[in-house]
Amino acid sequence: MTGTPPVVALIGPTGIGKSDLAMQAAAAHDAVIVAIDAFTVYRQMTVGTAKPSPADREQVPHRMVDVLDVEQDCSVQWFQPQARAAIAAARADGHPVLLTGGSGLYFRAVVDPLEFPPTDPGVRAAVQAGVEADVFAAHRRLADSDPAAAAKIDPANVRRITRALEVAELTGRPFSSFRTAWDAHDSLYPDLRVVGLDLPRPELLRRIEDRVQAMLADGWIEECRALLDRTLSTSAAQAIGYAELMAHLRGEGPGDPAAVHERIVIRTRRFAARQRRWFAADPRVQWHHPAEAADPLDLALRTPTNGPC
RNA sequence: GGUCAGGUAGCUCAGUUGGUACGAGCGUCCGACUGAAACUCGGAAGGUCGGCGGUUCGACCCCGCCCCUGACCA
Repeated sequence: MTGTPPVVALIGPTGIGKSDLAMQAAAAHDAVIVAIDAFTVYRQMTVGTAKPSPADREQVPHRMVDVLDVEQDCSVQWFQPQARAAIAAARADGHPVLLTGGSGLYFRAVVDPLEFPPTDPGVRAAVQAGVEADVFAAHRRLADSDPAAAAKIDPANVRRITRALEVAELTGRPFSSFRTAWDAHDSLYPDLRVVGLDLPRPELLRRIEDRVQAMLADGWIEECRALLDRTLSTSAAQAIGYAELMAHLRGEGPGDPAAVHERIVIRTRRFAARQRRWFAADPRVQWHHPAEAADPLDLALRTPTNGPC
Protein backbone atom coordinates (compact mmCIF):
# COMPACT_ATOMS: atom_id res chain seq x y z
CA MET A 1 0.00 0.00 0.00
CA THR A 2 1.44 3.28 -1.07
CA GLY A 3 0.15 6.84 -0.98
CA THR A 4 -3.17 8.14 0.28
CA PRO A 5 -6.22 5.91 -0.03
CA PRO A 6 -8.40 6.85 -3.01
CA VAL A 7 -11.65 8.77 -3.05
CA VAL A 8 -14.28 7.44 -5.39
CA ALA A 9 -17.78 8.81 -5.89
CA LEU A 10 -20.79 6.77 -6.90
CA ILE A 11 -23.63 8.96 -8.11
CA GLY A 12 -26.84 8.70 -10.10
CA PRO A 13 -30.59 9.16 -9.91
CA THR A 14 -32.64 7.88 -7.01
CA GLY A 15 -33.55 4.22 -7.15
CA ILE A 16 -30.72 3.27 -9.46
CA GLY A 17 -29.11 0.96 -6.92
CA LYS A 18 -26.20 3.05 -5.68
CA SER A 19 -26.35 1.84 -2.11
CA ASP A 20 -26.17 -1.85 -2.93
CA LEU A 21 -23.18 -1.43 -5.18
CA ALA A 22 -21.53 0.84 -2.66
CA MET A 23 -21.93 -1.78 0.04
CA GLN A 24 -20.36 -4.55 -2.02
CA ALA A 25 -17.45 -2.40 -3.10
CA ALA A 26 -16.81 -0.91 0.31
CA ALA A 27 -16.88 -4.31 1.98
CA ALA A 28 -14.43 -5.68 -0.55
CA HIS A 29 -11.97 -2.82 -0.13
CA ASP A 30 -12.32 -2.03 3.56
CA ALA A 31 -13.66 1.36 2.54
CA VAL A 32 -15.70 3.95 4.42
CA ILE A 33 -18.90 5.22 2.86
CA VAL A 34 -19.72 8.91 3.12
CA ALA A 35 -23.33 9.63 2.22
CA ILE A 36 -23.75 12.71 0.05
CA ASP A 37 -27.40 13.05 0.80
CA ALA A 38 -29.42 15.87 2.26
CA PHE A 39 -31.98 13.60 3.88
CA THR A 40 -30.34 10.46 5.24
CA VAL A 41 -28.73 12.90 7.66
CA TYR A 42 -31.97 12.80 9.65
CA ARG A 43 -32.16 10.21 12.41
CA GLN A 44 -35.94 10.02 12.26
CA MET A 45 -36.19 9.56 8.50
CA THR A 46 -35.22 6.06 7.52
CA VAL A 47 -37.69 4.16 5.37
CA GLY A 48 -38.50 6.99 2.97
CA THR A 49 -34.87 7.99 2.51
CA ALA A 50 -33.75 4.45 1.66
CA LYS A 51 -31.20 4.65 4.41
CA PRO A 52 -28.69 1.78 4.60
CA SER A 53 -29.81 -1.00 6.93
CA PRO A 54 -28.35 -1.48 10.42
CA ALA A 55 -26.69 -4.66 9.17
CA ASP A 56 -24.99 -2.78 6.34
CA ARG A 57 -23.89 -0.04 8.67
CA GLU A 58 -22.56 -2.65 11.03
CA GLN A 59 -20.45 -4.14 8.27
CA VAL A 60 -19.24 -0.92 6.66
CA PRO A 61 -18.85 2.44 8.41
CA HIS A 62 -21.24 5.05 7.02
CA ARG A 63 -20.59 8.72 7.66
CA MET A 64 -23.00 11.66 7.48
CA VAL A 65 -25.92 9.37 8.22
CA ASP A 66 -28.13 9.98 11.29
CA VAL A 67 -26.36 13.14 12.32
CA LEU A 68 -29.31 15.52 12.72
CA ASP A 69 -32.76 15.53 14.28
CA VAL A 70 -35.70 16.54 12.12
CA GLU A 71 -36.07 19.80 14.05
CA GLN A 72 -32.67 20.89 12.75
CA ASP A 73 -32.09 22.53 9.42
CA CYS A 74 -29.58 21.03 7.06
CA SER A 75 -27.64 23.18 4.62
CA VAL A 76 -24.79 22.77 2.16
CA GLN A 77 -22.75 25.17 4.20
CA TRP A 78 -23.06 22.94 7.26
CA PHE A 79 -22.64 19.75 5.28
CA GLN A 80 -19.50 20.71 3.40
CA PRO A 81 -16.96 20.81 6.27
CA GLN A 82 -18.56 17.86 8.06
CA ALA A 83 -18.30 15.61 5.04
CA ARG A 84 -14.79 16.75 4.21
CA ALA A 85 -13.69 16.03 7.77
CA ALA A 86 -15.18 12.56 7.55
CA ILE A 87 -13.29 11.93 4.32
CA ALA A 88 -10.04 13.13 5.80
CA ALA A 89 -10.45 11.01 8.91
CA ALA A 90 -11.14 7.85 6.96
CA ARG A 91 -8.15 8.34 4.72
CA ALA A 92 -5.93 9.13 7.65
CA ASP A 93 -6.89 5.72 9.00
CA GLY A 94 -5.91 4.15 5.71
CA HIS A 95 -9.41 3.51 4.34
CA PRO A 96 -10.50 4.24 0.79
CA VAL A 97 -13.55 6.52 0.69
CA LEU A 98 -16.69 5.90 -1.29
CA LEU A 99 -18.92 8.94 -1.67
CA THR A 100 -22.44 7.82 -2.37
CA GLY A 101 -25.52 9.86 -2.95
CA GLY A 102 -27.72 11.90 -5.19
CA SER A 103 -27.74 15.42 -3.81
CA GLY A 104 -26.07 17.27 -6.64
CA LEU A 105 -25.28 20.53 -4.91
CA TYR A 106 -23.92 18.75 -1.85
CA PHE A 107 -21.71 16.61 -4.05
CA ARG A 108 -20.16 19.63 -5.66
CA ALA A 109 -19.83 21.41 -2.34
CA VAL A 110 -17.83 18.51 -0.91
CA VAL A 111 -15.73 17.69 -3.94
CA ASP A 112 -15.12 21.11 -5.51
CA PRO A 113 -13.22 24.01 -3.98
CA LEU A 114 -16.39 26.01 -3.52
CA GLU A 115 -16.70 28.78 -0.99
CA PHE A 116 -20.17 29.49 0.33
CA PRO A 117 -20.71 33.06 1.47
CA PRO A 118 -22.25 33.69 4.91
CA THR A 119 -25.83 34.32 5.86
CA ASP A 120 -27.57 36.38 8.50
CA PRO A 121 -31.17 35.79 9.53
CA GLY A 122 -31.86 39.44 10.20
CA VAL A 123 -30.39 40.67 6.96
CA ARG A 124 -32.09 37.93 5.02
CA ALA A 125 -35.49 38.68 6.51
CA ALA A 126 -35.15 42.35 5.67
CA VAL A 127 -33.94 41.65 2.14
CA GLN A 128 -36.65 39.08 1.58
CA ALA A 129 -39.38 41.50 2.61
CA GLY A 130 -38.10 43.90 0.00
CA VAL A 131 -37.95 41.24 -2.67
CA GLU A 132 -41.43 39.96 -1.92
CA ALA A 133 -42.82 43.46 -2.17
CA ASP A 134 -41.85 43.54 -5.85
CA VAL A 135 -39.81 40.67 -7.28
CA PHE A 136 -39.26 42.24 -10.65
CA ALA A 137 -38.05 45.50 -9.19
CA ALA A 138 -35.70 43.50 -6.97
CA HIS A 139 -34.39 41.63 -9.98
CA ARG A 140 -33.76 44.94 -11.73
CA ARG A 141 -31.89 46.17 -8.69
CA LEU A 142 -29.76 43.05 -8.80
CA ALA A 143 -29.15 43.54 -12.50
CA ASP A 144 -27.80 47.03 -11.80
CA SER A 145 -25.30 45.95 -9.18
CA ASP A 146 -24.51 42.43 -10.40
CA PRO A 147 -25.50 41.76 -14.02
CA ALA A 148 -23.84 38.36 -14.05
CA ALA A 149 -25.92 37.11 -11.14
CA ALA A 150 -29.10 38.64 -12.53
CA ALA A 151 -28.53 36.84 -15.82
CA LYS A 152 -28.39 33.50 -14.01
CA ILE A 153 -31.49 34.05 -11.90
CA ASP A 154 -35.03 34.17 -13.27
CA PRO A 155 -36.82 37.44 -12.53
CA ALA A 156 -39.54 35.63 -10.56
CA ASN A 157 -37.28 33.54 -8.34
CA VAL A 158 -37.78 35.18 -4.98
CA ARG A 159 -35.50 32.80 -3.13
CA ARG A 160 -32.49 33.17 -5.40
CA ILE A 161 -32.83 36.92 -5.78
CA THR A 162 -33.08 37.29 -2.02
CA ARG A 163 -29.94 35.27 -1.49
CA ALA A 164 -27.97 37.19 -4.10
CA LEU A 165 -28.90 40.52 -2.55
CA GLU A 166 -28.27 39.21 0.95
CA VAL A 167 -24.75 38.06 0.04
CA ALA A 168 -23.96 41.36 -1.61
CA GLU A 169 -25.06 43.26 1.46
CA LEU A 170 -23.23 40.97 3.86
CA THR A 171 -19.93 40.65 2.04
CA GLY A 172 -19.75 43.75 -0.10
CA ARG A 173 -18.93 41.42 -2.96
CA PRO A 174 -21.21 40.62 -5.88
CA PHE A 175 -22.96 37.26 -5.51
CA SER A 176 -21.62 36.16 -8.88
CA SER A 177 -18.04 36.52 -7.64
CA PHE A 178 -18.53 33.40 -5.53
CA ARG A 179 -19.41 31.40 -8.58
CA THR A 180 -16.07 31.58 -10.34
CA ALA A 181 -14.98 28.03 -9.46
CA TRP A 182 -18.34 26.61 -10.51
CA ASP A 183 -17.67 25.90 -14.15
CA ALA A 184 -14.14 24.59 -13.68
CA HIS A 185 -15.02 21.19 -12.15
CA ASP A 186 -11.59 21.08 -10.56
CA SER A 187 -11.71 18.42 -7.90
CA LEU A 188 -10.48 19.13 -4.42
CA TYR A 189 -9.28 15.52 -4.40
CA PRO A 190 -6.86 15.17 -7.32
CA ASP A 191 -7.36 11.42 -7.58
CA LEU A 192 -11.15 11.63 -7.50
CA ARG A 193 -13.00 9.25 -9.78
CA VAL A 194 -16.71 9.65 -10.33
CA VAL A 195 -18.76 6.64 -11.37
CA GLY A 196 -22.25 7.47 -12.58
CA LEU A 197 -25.03 4.92 -12.70
CA ASP A 198 -27.91 5.23 -15.12
CA LEU A 199 -30.62 3.17 -16.79
CA PRO A 200 -32.97 3.67 -19.71
CA ARG A 201 -35.79 5.94 -18.60
CA PRO A 202 -38.69 3.48 -18.66
CA GLU A 203 -36.79 1.02 -16.56
CA LEU A 204 -35.86 3.65 -14.01
CA LEU A 205 -39.46 4.85 -13.76
CA ARG A 206 -40.59 1.32 -13.11
CA ARG A 207 -38.02 0.90 -10.36
CA ILE A 208 -39.16 4.12 -8.76
CA GLU A 209 -42.75 3.00 -8.67
CA ASP A 210 -41.82 -0.34 -7.19
CA ARG A 211 -39.62 1.28 -4.64
CA VAL A 212 -42.27 3.68 -3.42
CA GLN A 213 -44.64 0.74 -3.00
CA ALA A 214 -41.98 -1.17 -1.13
CA MET A 215 -41.31 1.72 1.22
CA LEU A 216 -45.00 2.08 1.99
CA ALA A 217 -45.21 -1.63 2.72
CA ASP A 218 -42.15 -1.30 4.88
CA GLY A 219 -43.54 1.03 7.51
CA TRP A 220 -43.08 4.42 5.95
CA ILE A 221 -46.48 5.57 7.13
CA GLU A 222 -45.77 4.51 10.71
CA GLU A 223 -42.55 6.46 10.57
CA CYS A 224 -44.45 9.53 9.42
CA ARG A 225 -47.03 9.10 12.14
CA ALA A 226 -44.26 9.17 14.71
CA LEU A 227 -43.14 12.50 13.26
CA LEU A 228 -46.52 14.18 13.59
CA ASP A 229 -45.91 15.65 17.03
CA ARG A 230 -42.49 16.99 16.06
CA THR A 231 -41.81 20.35 14.47
CA LEU A 232 -39.88 19.60 11.32
CA SER A 233 -37.29 22.09 10.21
CA THR A 234 -37.79 23.83 6.90
CA SER A 235 -35.37 21.51 5.17
CA ALA A 236 -36.65 18.29 6.74
CA ALA A 237 -40.22 19.22 5.89
CA GLN A 238 -39.39 19.15 2.19
CA ALA A 239 -38.54 15.47 2.03
CA ILE A 240 -40.40 13.73 -0.76
CA GLY A 241 -43.15 11.54 0.58
CA TYR A 242 -42.84 12.66 4.19
CA ALA A 243 -44.54 15.93 3.36
CA GLU A 244 -47.35 14.18 1.48
CA LEU A 245 -47.82 11.35 3.97
CA MET A 246 -47.84 13.61 7.01
CA ALA A 247 -50.36 15.93 5.40
CA HIS A 248 -52.49 12.89 4.63
CA LEU A 249 -52.28 11.67 8.23
CA ARG A 250 -53.38 15.10 9.40
CA GLY A 251 -56.40 14.84 7.15
CA GLU A 252 -55.15 17.48 4.76
CA GLY A 253 -54.98 17.12 1.01
CA PRO A 254 -56.57 14.29 -0.95
CA GLY A 255 -58.17 11.64 1.26
CA ASP A 256 -57.60 8.91 -1.27
CA PRO A 257 -54.42 6.99 -0.36
CA ALA A 258 -53.89 6.02 -3.99
CA ALA A 259 -53.75 9.70 -4.92
CA VAL A 260 -51.16 10.30 -2.20
CA HIS A 261 -49.01 7.43 -3.46
CA GLU A 262 -49.32 8.69 -7.01
CA ARG A 263 -48.24 12.13 -5.90
CA ILE A 264 -45.15 10.66 -4.22
CA VAL A 265 -44.22 8.68 -7.31
CA ILE A 266 -44.56 11.78 -9.47
CA ARG A 267 -42.37 13.86 -7.19
CA THR A 268 -39.75 11.12 -7.07
CA ARG A 269 -39.81 10.77 -10.83
CA ARG A 270 -39.25 14.46 -11.29
CA PHE A 271 -36.48 14.38 -8.74
CA ALA A 272 -34.73 11.60 -10.66
CA ALA A 273 -34.97 13.62 -13.85
CA ARG A 274 -33.43 16.63 -12.13
CA GLN A 275 -30.63 14.49 -10.76
CA ARG A 276 -29.76 13.15 -14.19
CA ARG A 277 -29.75 16.64 -15.61
CA TRP A 278 -27.52 17.85 -12.80
CA PHE A 279 -24.94 15.10 -13.11
CA ALA A 280 -25.03 15.12 -16.89
CA ALA A 281 -23.42 18.55 -16.69
CA ASP A 282 -20.43 17.21 -14.77
CA PRO A 283 -17.61 16.19 -17.14
CA ARG A 284 -15.95 14.05 -14.48
CA VAL A 285 -18.66 11.44 -14.46
CA GLN A 286 -17.97 8.12 -16.16
CA TRP A 287 -21.37 6.61 -16.87
CA HIS A 288 -22.15 2.94 -16.48
CA HIS A 289 -25.09 0.60 -16.57
CA PRO A 290 -25.50 -0.74 -13.02
CA ALA A 291 -24.86 -4.28 -14.26
CA GLU A 292 -21.44 -3.30 -15.62
CA ALA A 293 -20.33 -1.54 -12.50
CA ALA A 294 -20.10 -4.53 -10.21
CA ASP A 295 -17.36 -2.92 -8.16
CA PRO A 296 -17.16 0.85 -8.45
CA LEU A 297 -13.85 0.97 -6.62
CA ASP A 298 -12.20 -1.55 -8.92
CA LEU A 299 -13.82 -0.01 -11.91
CA ALA A 300 -12.87 3.51 -11.00
CA LEU A 301 -9.31 2.66 -10.18
CA ARG A 302 -8.77 0.76 -13.39
CA THR A 303 -10.45 3.12 -15.82
CA PRO A 304 -8.55 6.20 -16.90
CA THR A 305 -10.17 9.45 -15.81
CA ASN A 306 -12.79 10.73 -18.22
CA GLY A 307 -12.50 7.58 -20.28
CA PRO A 308 -15.24 6.76 -22.73
CA CYS A 309 -18.18 4.83 -21.37
C1' G B 1 -88.27 3.19 -19.85
C1' G B 2 -88.44 8.54 -17.90
C1' U B 3 -86.32 13.20 -15.65
C1' C B 4 -82.18 16.21 -14.59
C1' A B 5 -76.92 17.35 -14.90
C1' G B 6 -72.76 16.82 -17.78
C1' G B 7 -69.49 15.52 -22.18
C1' U B 8 -63.74 21.70 -23.92
C1' A B 9 -55.61 20.06 -23.60
C1' G B 10 -53.06 13.41 -20.83
C1' C B 11 -56.19 14.64 -15.88
C1' U B 12 -59.63 18.14 -13.01
C1' C B 13 -62.24 22.02 -14.75
C1' A B 14 -62.99 27.54 -16.55
C1' G B 15 -65.09 30.26 -20.77
C1' U B 16 -67.46 32.96 -25.07
C1' U B 17 -75.43 37.12 -24.65
C1' G B 18 -73.05 33.17 -31.78
C1' G B 19 -67.50 36.29 -34.78
C1' U B 20 -60.38 32.83 -35.70
C1' A B 21 -60.12 28.70 -27.79
C1' C B 22 -57.27 34.76 -23.56
C1' G B 23 -57.86 29.49 -20.96
C1' A B 24 -56.21 27.78 -15.57
C1' G B 25 -54.15 24.23 -12.27
C1' C B 26 -51.91 19.51 -12.33
C1' G B 27 -49.09 16.12 -15.40
C1' U B 28 -45.42 15.66 -19.58
C1' C B 29 -40.95 17.51 -22.07
C1' C B 30 -36.75 20.97 -22.05
C1' G B 31 -33.81 24.15 -19.00
C1' A B 32 -31.47 27.38 -14.90
C1' C B 33 -29.07 26.74 -10.27
C1' U B 34 -23.27 28.36 -4.56
C1' G B 35 -25.75 28.76 2.77
C1' A B 36 -33.95 25.54 1.97
C1' A B 37 -31.19 21.81 -3.37
C1' A B 38 -35.78 15.62 -2.46
C1' C B 39 -35.61 23.30 -2.64
C1' U B 40 -36.77 27.37 -5.78
C1' C B 41 -37.59 29.22 -10.60
C1' G B 42 -38.04 29.65 -16.20
C1' G B 43 -39.59 27.89 -21.14
C1' A B 44 -42.21 24.55 -24.48
C1' A B 45 -45.45 20.98 -26.53
C1' G B 46 -50.58 19.35 -26.20
C1' G B 47 -57.64 20.85 -28.06
C1' U B 48 -61.08 19.12 -35.47
C1' C B 49 -64.59 22.49 -27.70
C1' G B 50 -68.74 13.91 -27.68
C1' G B 51 -70.92 12.38 -33.06
C1' C B 52 -74.11 13.58 -37.24
C1' G B 53 -77.35 16.96 -39.34
C1' G B 54 -79.82 21.90 -39.27
C1' U B 55 -80.36 27.41 -38.54
C1' U B 56 -76.81 31.48 -39.71
C1' C B 57 -72.58 35.53 -43.69
C1' G B 58 -70.31 32.83 -39.48
C1' A B 59 -71.53 28.00 -34.36
C1' C B 60 -67.60 25.28 -29.19
C1' C B 61 -71.72 28.44 -27.71
C1' C B 62 -78.87 28.20 -30.89
C1' C B 63 -82.21 23.78 -32.76
C1' G B 64 -82.93 18.29 -33.74
C1' C B 65 -81.39 13.35 -33.46
C1' C B 66 -77.73 9.96 -31.68
C1' C B 67 -73.68 8.10 -28.40
C1' C B 68 -71.32 8.18 -23.52
C1' U B 69 -71.07 9.37 -18.05
C1' G B 70 -73.37 10.53 -13.31
C1' A B 71 -77.58 11.34 -10.13
C1' C B 72 -82.61 10.69 -9.41
C1' C B 73 -87.64 8.59 -10.70
C1' A B 74 -89.91 4.19 -12.24
